[in-house]
Amino acid sequence: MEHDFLSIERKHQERWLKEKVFEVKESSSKKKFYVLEMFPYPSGSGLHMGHAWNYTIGDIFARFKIMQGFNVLHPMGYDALGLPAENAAIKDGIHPEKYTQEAINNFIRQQKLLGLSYDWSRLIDTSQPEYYKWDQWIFLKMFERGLAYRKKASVNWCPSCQTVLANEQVKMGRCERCGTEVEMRFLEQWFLRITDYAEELLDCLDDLDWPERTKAMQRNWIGKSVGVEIDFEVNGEKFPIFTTRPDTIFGVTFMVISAQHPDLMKFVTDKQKPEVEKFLKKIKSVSKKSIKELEFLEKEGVFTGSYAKNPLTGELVPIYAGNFVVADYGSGMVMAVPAHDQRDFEFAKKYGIKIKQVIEGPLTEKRAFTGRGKLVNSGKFSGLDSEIAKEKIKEYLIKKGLGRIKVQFKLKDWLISRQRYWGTPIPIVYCDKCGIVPVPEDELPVVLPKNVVFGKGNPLESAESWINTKCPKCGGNARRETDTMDTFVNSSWYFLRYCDPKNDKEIFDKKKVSYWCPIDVYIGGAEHACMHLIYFRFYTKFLADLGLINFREPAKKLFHQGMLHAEDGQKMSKSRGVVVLPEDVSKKYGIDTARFFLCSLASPDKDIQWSEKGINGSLRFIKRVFDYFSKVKIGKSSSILEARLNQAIDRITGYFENFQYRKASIEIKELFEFMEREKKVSKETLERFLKLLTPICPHICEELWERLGNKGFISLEKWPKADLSKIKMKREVIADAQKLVARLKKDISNLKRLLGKENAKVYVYALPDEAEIYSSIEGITVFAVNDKNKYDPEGKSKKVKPGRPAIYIE
RNA sequence: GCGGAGAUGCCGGAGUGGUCAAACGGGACAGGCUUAGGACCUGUUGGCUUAGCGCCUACCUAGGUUCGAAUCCUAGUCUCCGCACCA
Repeated sequence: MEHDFLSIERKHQERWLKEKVFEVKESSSKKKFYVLEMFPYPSGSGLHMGHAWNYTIGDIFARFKIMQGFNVLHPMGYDALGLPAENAAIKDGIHPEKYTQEAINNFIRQQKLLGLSYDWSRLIDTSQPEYYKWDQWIFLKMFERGLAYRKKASVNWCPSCQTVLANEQVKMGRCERCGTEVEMRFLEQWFLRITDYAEELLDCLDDLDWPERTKAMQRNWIGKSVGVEIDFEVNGEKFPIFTTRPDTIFGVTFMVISAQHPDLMKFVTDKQKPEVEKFLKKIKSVSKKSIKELEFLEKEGVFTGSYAKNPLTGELVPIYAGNFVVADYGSGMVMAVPAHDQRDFEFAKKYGIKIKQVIEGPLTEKRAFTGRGKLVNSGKFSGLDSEIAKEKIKEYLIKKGLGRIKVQFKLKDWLISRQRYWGTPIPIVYCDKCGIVPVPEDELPVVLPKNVVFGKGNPLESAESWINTKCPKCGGNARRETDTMDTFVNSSWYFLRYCDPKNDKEIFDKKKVSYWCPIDVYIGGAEHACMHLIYFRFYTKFLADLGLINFREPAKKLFHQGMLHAEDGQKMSKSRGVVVLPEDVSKKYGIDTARFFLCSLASPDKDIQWSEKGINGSLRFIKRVFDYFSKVKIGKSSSILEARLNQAIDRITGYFENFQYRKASIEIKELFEFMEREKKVSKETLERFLKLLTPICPHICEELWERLGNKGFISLEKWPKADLSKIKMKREVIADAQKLVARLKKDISNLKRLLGKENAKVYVYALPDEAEIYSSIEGITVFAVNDKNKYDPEGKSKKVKPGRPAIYIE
């Protein structure tokens, strides 16, 4: 074969590995740069071209940074614990460990064939006790500080995955992983107190160089509202109600408590009990499946029989149980102001409850008035603007001891218990005498037992000899916690472990982490916005509070890659048979060709489509480059080529810096075509061209670099620097001149007007190329001068500035 | 409802005040090579024009700023994405 890209690839991949080209150490002389792609879950089906593309995006960036002279940390690892391995165990009888190890080995093999610039000596496998030991260690640290706690709460249960889920893992009432509708269960579970960090998680977002939509999603998820908690009296007891609209308090005509509220029955009178129970039954039977997107359930409710006393008016208003109030937000009960809240309005209309307007504004038959306006029917607050009234009423309530300022978040504590096997064991034992006892640090790790029964509930419950243990406190009989941790725990701090992956004395060496971290560029899918990307910020802040690290945000810059779709536009999927395998691509076109092709399709943050036809265009180009190098005549590069080259260097550098790989590929192509047309090209020019191409096509560039007679690795060569003095872009000259023309036209008419001489003669002195342009303006006489200093040879113009022609009028 | 991103030629997709009738791909059309197909190469691909460094119409719509707008401002229309009855 004329172009044997495959053996070229193998040759240089082996050289890179053998010479440990991408293995790095802390260095005091070089500036560090940490590029990280989100580590994958090693699935049994291996990598397809879409995965390969994800890693390539990071690889190109890492290679660019290496060449720029940074000490680049670019590691890879596997998020190896998780449900699919366990499901495979149930389905095919393979132990999750075996499944996982095979999958990992396959991933490593595939990734090595892609020639990715990883430091393989730092590989991480989260299913190893050497790794998850430190998950357990962090858990104990949180437990010590009260940040890991056990609580009975209503939780999301996925009947298909047979486990509880975190709030973040439920989308539209369905399991994020399998799409099964989740059920509510009341269980005792382990939580991490992420809400302690809610305020900081929100505030720090502003300074992060992250995509705006991701930051917006997190803000939305954290959901901060500042309002007032007002005490309403029910049966002589105070009950706090959260509201952001204290200005509408005079318009409260009823209250609604969530139908899911744990204390609902406290409010239900004997007389109303049958009615309420009937209602609860009814809403339970309504399946969430019937909810169409963008459409809510009709607001429904039932009278509880109790009344609440409005602290300002003293009025008694009925309390309803309702299906539209969220049980675990605020206090689970709301003050209903039908005139000024659409939900309350609909409810009041349905049940014929009084609607009392307290803010002037257009209240219609269909819609409540939720805007700003003047208060009416509000006692001594009447007449105030609602925004002012908000403050005044708040102050009044606080002064009277009837309320307080309250900051409310939507974010909930992170439920980490999972009733599954293939996860990090929670290092806790239950002792009859001592209760909940943490496993002492020196007994870590709590290793997962191997012999368990799959397919019948939580497999760990079948490991009797593992469960039965001694209490570390009293030595008596105790039982181990059988829940494991959510796998998002493993990925919340892995980036730190890469800095010191083999440390068995401590979680990591502080010095090493402070050298490499935080991550400079983090690359991964946007779907993690409210899961991994919040959790790992939380962990970072916690570890900073422990004094282990000296930064509070894990990743300075975040980049979301787009998805590579199959040729038919669908997601690549093995079951549908539309998967493109990197091995095949490598054989058919060469991996560099594929990299170049994918770069040239669209910006890497956009979704793209594989195309067998399209890649041929790139193959043509790569072959042309290859052939060109064997027949090019070496000589002195022309100055115009020099200019073009420097311009390309300048642009391409900026493009890589900003992930604009597409533009880089186009610029490279154009530079190449320019070179092709030249009679002779210097070796230096050829080398500089190759360097520009190296991040995208590392294998063939290594090869051509070698063929030019060079030793060593082009991958480690210094990135070319643009000599800006050699660039004189035509565009700038023309644009500048055009600007001057415009100014001139104005100046002339201004001058004429000033002098009141419509027929005055105008003379202009300008540099020759400018003069040519000015001569198109009517009514002036242009003199070309060769020297900027001689712009005003006769001293007739009063304003002479460099770059500006001299004008005078007669 | 709240929040985010967008709208460019047949399609993908650049361009964010003056090299702009708009880069680069793909597709289509025409031609070359070839017995033919494929591959490869060349040209065309808004309209007018024999041709043009000529004119007209153009970057969602309507206005505006400017000597000059795809690019800036104002209003509107539409599309996509995320959250979801959060009081």
